[in-house]
Formats: sequence, C-alpha cells, structure tokens
Amino acid sequence: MISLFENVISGSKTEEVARALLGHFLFRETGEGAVSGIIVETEAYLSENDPACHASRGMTRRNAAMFGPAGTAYIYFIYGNYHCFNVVTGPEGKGEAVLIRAVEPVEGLELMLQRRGRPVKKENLANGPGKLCQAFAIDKHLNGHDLRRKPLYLVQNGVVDGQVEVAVTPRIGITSAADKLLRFTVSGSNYLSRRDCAWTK
DNA sequence: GTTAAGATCTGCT
DNA sequence: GCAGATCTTAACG
Repeated sequence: MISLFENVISGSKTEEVARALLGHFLFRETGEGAVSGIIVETEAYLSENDPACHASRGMTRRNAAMFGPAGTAYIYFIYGNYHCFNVVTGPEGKGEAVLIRAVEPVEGLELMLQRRGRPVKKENLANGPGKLCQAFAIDKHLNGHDLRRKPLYLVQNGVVDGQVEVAVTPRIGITSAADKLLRFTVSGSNYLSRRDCAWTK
C-alpha cells in the first residue's frame, strides 16, 4: 500500500499528485458533524511555464500558502462568493498546488445539503470548486492548514490505490494556458463538474 | 484611493 | 446557452 503523504504528496511531481489523489477521501469535521467524500476531479497548477497559476508572478499575500510545505491547504476567495481549495505540492517555496474541483459525497449528505442551502441532487452537492467548499464548510481560515490533521484531512483509500481509471482534459475556467492537459477526472464518474469528452489514460 | 479582472454558480431565455 | 451577481486581491496613479 502506498503512503498518501510521504510517497505521493511529498514525493511526486504536481501532475502526478493530481492524478494520484483521485479515489482518496477528503474528511471535514465541525461542531455540526462530519462530512466526507471521494475526490473525483483535480487540476494541477505549476510554477513554471504556467501563467494560469497564481504563483506564476511571484509570492503575494494572497497566494503565500501556495509556497508552503506539500500537504498543506491553499484556499482563496474568488468571484465575490466562492472559495477554492487546493492541496499544496512540490518543494517548499516552489509554489505549486492541486485544485480539488469535485468530490463524490459519502458521509454527511444532509449537512452538505443544509450548507448548500438548495434542494440539489446528490450529484450536484460538491461537483465544482465553489460547491465543494460550501458543502464542506471550507473557507480561508483553513488556509495553510496541515491536511494530515483534523478538522480537515485527507485519508488514503487503500482499496483504490493506483486502480482508478483516469481521464485527462484541459483545465476549466481559465483564460491563459487553457490548452494544457492538466485536469484529471475519474472516468465515467457521475460527480464531475462537467462531463468529459476527451478520454486519455 | 481607484479600478479591473477573476481556477464560479445560478437562474433565466 | 448566456449574462448577472458579488467582493477580494493586486496593480496602478
């Protein structure tokens, strides 16, 4: 069995981390209860040759967490309403991360529904970066948080280690470097932010 | 101090 | 399928 943190998150290139995180669990605990989900969609943001990455123009107050140690959270606020949640990767000081775009809800569906505040189907509870953060009550006070620890942490799914069929597509919602194939999804999942057309292994 | 743009979501056409 | 909401961040004066 691989070790999610020591071997994958700390020891791999960002693209490989983005792919490897698929199928593993994200847990979130609050006073209201616990919620969890399986990661089904990620995107890699690189420091070199990637103008879409927030770190491409150096460290600022907003993206400072992206330069922290691998396995910590980088969370930022966008479009006036929504947060996005990233797992920091690469060597400390480099500025790379993996955006978690969607999870398949597993535990705490009612709590997620309540937080989302809308009567949505299970498929639409956390199938997008903003929705995911809302359902999991993730906001910027968790910026820089160590994802090995409560109340927000990643858990290895030993059943699926390396066994997930992955589709690779261009990233979503960016205007620069939009052609790079750095979005990774679980093939055929019903919980993606968008349906796939391009299928690669 | 002011302004423009953004790794989105929702509702309406 | 498309436009509007909404506000923080960063660049510029």
